[in-house]
Amino acid sequence: MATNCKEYEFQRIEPHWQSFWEENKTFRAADGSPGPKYYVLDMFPYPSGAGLHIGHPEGYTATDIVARYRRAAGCRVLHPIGWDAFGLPAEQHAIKTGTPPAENTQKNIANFRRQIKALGFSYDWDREVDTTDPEYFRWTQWIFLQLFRRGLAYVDKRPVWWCPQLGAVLANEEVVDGRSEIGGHPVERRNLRQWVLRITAYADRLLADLKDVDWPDSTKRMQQAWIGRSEGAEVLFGLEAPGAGPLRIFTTRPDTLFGCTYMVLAPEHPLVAALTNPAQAAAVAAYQAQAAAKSDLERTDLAKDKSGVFTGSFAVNPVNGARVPIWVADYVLMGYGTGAIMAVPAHDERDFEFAKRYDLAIVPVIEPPEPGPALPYIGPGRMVNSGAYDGLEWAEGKRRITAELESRGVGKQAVNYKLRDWLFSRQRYWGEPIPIVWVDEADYRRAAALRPEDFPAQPVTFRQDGIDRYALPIPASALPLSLPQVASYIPSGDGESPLANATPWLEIWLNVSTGEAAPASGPRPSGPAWVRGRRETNTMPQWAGSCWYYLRFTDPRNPAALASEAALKAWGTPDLYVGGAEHAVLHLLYARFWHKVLFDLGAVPQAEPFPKLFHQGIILGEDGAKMSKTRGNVVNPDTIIASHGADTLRLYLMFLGPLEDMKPWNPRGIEGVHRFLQKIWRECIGPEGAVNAKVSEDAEESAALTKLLHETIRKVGADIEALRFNTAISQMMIFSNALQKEPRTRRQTLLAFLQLLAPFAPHVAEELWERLGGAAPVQAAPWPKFDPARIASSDKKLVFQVNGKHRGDQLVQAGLSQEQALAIAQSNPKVAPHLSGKTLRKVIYVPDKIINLVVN
RNA sequence: GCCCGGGUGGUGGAAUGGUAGACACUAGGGACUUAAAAUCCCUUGGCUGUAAGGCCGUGCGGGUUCGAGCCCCGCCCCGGGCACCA
Repeated sequence: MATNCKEYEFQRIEPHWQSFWEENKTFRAADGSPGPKYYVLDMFPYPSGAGLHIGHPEGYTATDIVARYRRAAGCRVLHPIGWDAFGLPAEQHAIKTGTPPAENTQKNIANFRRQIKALGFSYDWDREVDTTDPEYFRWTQWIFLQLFRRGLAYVDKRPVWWCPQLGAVLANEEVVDGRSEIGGHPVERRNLRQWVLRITAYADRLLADLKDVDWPDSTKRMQQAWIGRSEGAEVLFGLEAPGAGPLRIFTTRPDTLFGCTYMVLAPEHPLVAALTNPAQAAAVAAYQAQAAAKSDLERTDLAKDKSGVFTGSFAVNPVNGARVPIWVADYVLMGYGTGAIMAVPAHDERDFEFAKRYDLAIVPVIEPPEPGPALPYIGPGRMVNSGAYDGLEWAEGKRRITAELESRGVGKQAVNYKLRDWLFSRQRYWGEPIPIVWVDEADYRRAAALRPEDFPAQPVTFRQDGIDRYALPIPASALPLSLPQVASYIPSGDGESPLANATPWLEIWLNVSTGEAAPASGPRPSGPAWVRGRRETNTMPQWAGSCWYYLRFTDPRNPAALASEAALKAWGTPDLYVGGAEHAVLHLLYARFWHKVLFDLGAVPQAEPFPKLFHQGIILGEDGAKMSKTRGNVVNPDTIIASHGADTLRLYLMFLGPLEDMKPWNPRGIEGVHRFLQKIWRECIGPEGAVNAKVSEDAEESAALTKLLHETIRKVGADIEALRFNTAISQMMIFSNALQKEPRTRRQTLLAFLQLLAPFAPHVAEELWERLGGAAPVQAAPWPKFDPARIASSDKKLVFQVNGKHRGDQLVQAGLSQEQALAIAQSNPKVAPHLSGKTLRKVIYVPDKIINLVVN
C-alpha cells in the first residue's frame, strides 16, 4: 500500500517504504534463488562516534544502484553490510570514560545502522556482521591459527613508539611531531616483542596475480611499487678481518662491479663491530648511537646530507681483487637486501653524493651512448674500465658478470622486495586476542606430540628473563578466545596491553588437548594434558577483521566454518567491490594475502578476493577543503535527509560528478535534483492526489517521446553498468523535461521510466509505481528493454564543415551516398558562401554524421 | 626527486578524433498571483554587429590530421601516491 499523500511528502514516503522492504525482506539474498549470482560489496565502515560522514553514502549509493539494477535484471544479488568495529578510537574512549569499548561500539553501530537504513540501501540485514562479535572473530582467530601452523606467523623484536609518561605503545597516528597526541609527551622508539606475518613469502604471487584483476591502474601500480620487486645479484666480498667471513651485498647493477670504490654497512649491520678497527671504534660507536636515536622518519627526511664513518677495514672486490674501504652510513637500511651495499659513485646518485662529501674515488665503468651526461650516470651504455668485459652492453654485462660470480661461488642472481613482513600485534585491549599461550619447552613438546597438525615446523619462541618461551596454539575447537573483563583499559605500563593486568585470564592452567583453561591461582586440574601457561597479551590490528569479511557474508551465521563450501561456491567473491582509494595498498594487500593463504589451504576456491574494484572519490567541503570538524565544513547526511529526503541526497551525490572524482559539496545543487523529483511526482500525481489526468492507458504520445524513452532505457542501463551515474541522471532529466511538455502520456511510459529511476531514488519510485498500478516492489518487474528500431530514425542531422569548420547542418534521409550528401551540402545556403570562388579539393564524408569539404 | 591523475563558462560538470559547453546550479528578464512562494517560458563562454552573421575560445607553446578538449612532443599549475629500497 502506498501512502496516498497528495504532495511529494518524502518524510512520510521514505519511512513507509523502508518498513515495507524490511517487513517483506525484499532484499534478502536467498541462497537458492534463480538467476546468475551478483555479489556487490562496499568496504564496510568503522562505526565511529561521529556518525556517518557524507563520503559513506556516496559509495553506498553507487553500489545500491548497481544492486537494485541487477535484481531488476534478473540476478540473484548479494548486497551485505557490516561493521569493522575494533579499533583505536573505541579504546581511547574507553580509557577516557572507563566504559567497556564493547558498550560504546554497540551504541555507535546502532547509530550507523539507523543512518544507513534512513538512506534506503537495499542491504540484506540478515547478513549483517560485526568484527567484534565473538562468533565472527572466532574465525579471524581460526585464520590466524592456520597462518601460525603454516609457519607464516612468528615473533620478533620490532621498534614501536613508546611513550614513557603514558606507559603505552602508540600507533603512528597517535604520534604528532615526536610527541604523543594525547598529552604532548615525548615518545621514543623501543624494541618490543611483536607478532609478524610472513607476507613476504607471498610477494611474488601478490605481484604476479595483479594481472588477473580488473582494478584501477593507479591502484595496481601502487601495489606493485609497494611490493617493489627488483632483480639483481647477491655478491660476496672477501673480508680482510680474520674470521669475519665474506660480506654479502645486494645490487641491481652487477654490471658496475668494477666501479665499486667503497662499501657501506647499515649502522645496525651485525658485522659492524667485527669490521671496526680499534682506532675507529669510538667514532663508529658514536655514529651507531646517533643513528639509533633517529626515528625512521628522521633518517629518511633529515638525511638530505649524507653522513657516515669509516670502519678502518677493507673488503676485496671479487671481480678484480681491489681493496675497497668499508664505511658505516645510515643511508643504507638494515631492512632491505642484506643491509650492506657496494657503492658505485659513478653510477648511483646516493653513492655519488656520499663519495663527494668524503672524498672517495669515483670510477666510471659505463659509457653513455652519446657523450655528454655528467656523473653520476644512471642510464644505459657500454662497459669500460671493466677488464675483459669492456665494450659489452650493460644488460649483457649484468648476465655475464652474474654468471661468472655464480660459477666461482661468490655470488648469484637474486630478487629483492621492498615489501616487509606485516607487524600484526598491537599492545591494545580492543582487538581480537591472539589465540596463543606461552609455555615452557617441555610442555610445548608434549602438546606438539598430541596435536602435531596444529604446530609449525619450527617452534615460535622468544627469550625473556633468561627463559625460552614457546608459542602454543589454542585448539581451534576452543575458539573463540574472548576478551576478559578488565578493571582498566589503561596499558600495563611496561609495554603490554591492558590484558596483562587480567591475571585470572592471563595466568592459567591450560588443557592442551581441549583448550580449556583454569586460573593459575587455583590448583592444577588433574590429567596429563594440563600445563602452566601465560596467554599472549597482544591483540590483532584492525586490519585483521576486514581481511576476510567478504567471505563471511556468504554464510554469516555458520557455526562450523568461516563459511560453508556451498555458500562460498554459490556466491564466490564480490563481482564489484567499491571503496576509498586510501585502502589501495594496505587493506587490499593484506586481504589478498589472507585469501591466498586460504586458497592454499583449500578453504576458498579462487586465488584472488576482489576481481573488480572501484574507488569512489572524496567529497570535499563547500570550501574545497577536506571535510573536518575543525574546519566546520562537515556535511551530515541526517540534515539533508530531514530537509530534502534520502532520495534527493542519493540522487545528488550521484549527480555531483563522476564517482571516482574528488569533488566539492555544493549545497545549492541539491535543489536541482529535488525539483527533478517533484516534477516527476507532478507528472504522475495530480493536485488532488489521484493519478494525473494527463495519464491514460492508450494516450497518443509523440513519436519523439517514445524514441526518447528507448534512448533513455539504453543509456541508463549502459551508464549503470559503467558506473557513470551522473550522466544517467542527466538523461533521466532530459526525459522528464520532455515528458512535461507532452499533453498526454501513457501509463506504461511512466511505469517504464519509474523502473529506471528506482535504483537511484527508490522510495519515490516505489510510491509512484504503486500509485500508477504497479505491484511493489519495483525490482520484481523485469528491467525495461529498449527497442533499437525505435531509436533508429530515418532522418539524420548531417553536419556541414568547410575546411574543418562547422558551417551549418540539415536534417537528411539516412544512408545518403557521398554524391547526394555533397550536393545537399553545396546547395545549403549557409555553406554555399564559403565555397564560392574556391576549388573543391577533397570531401570527407561520414555517413549520417558529417561532411567536410576541403577547398582552397 | 620519482610514479600516477587532472586543468573545459560565474559554478558542478557533458562530449566512440566529427556541431565544445548536454544536464544542473547561479544570475537576469517575463508569465501566473492582490502579493509572495511554488510552477512555467526566455536569456546566460568572450568579442563584434541594428540584424543575418562573423571572429575568438577547452592551462601555455609546438606538432600530427580534412578535422584535436580528446593523439604526439616540450612547458606551467593543481591533486594523489612513493620517497636514501642499492
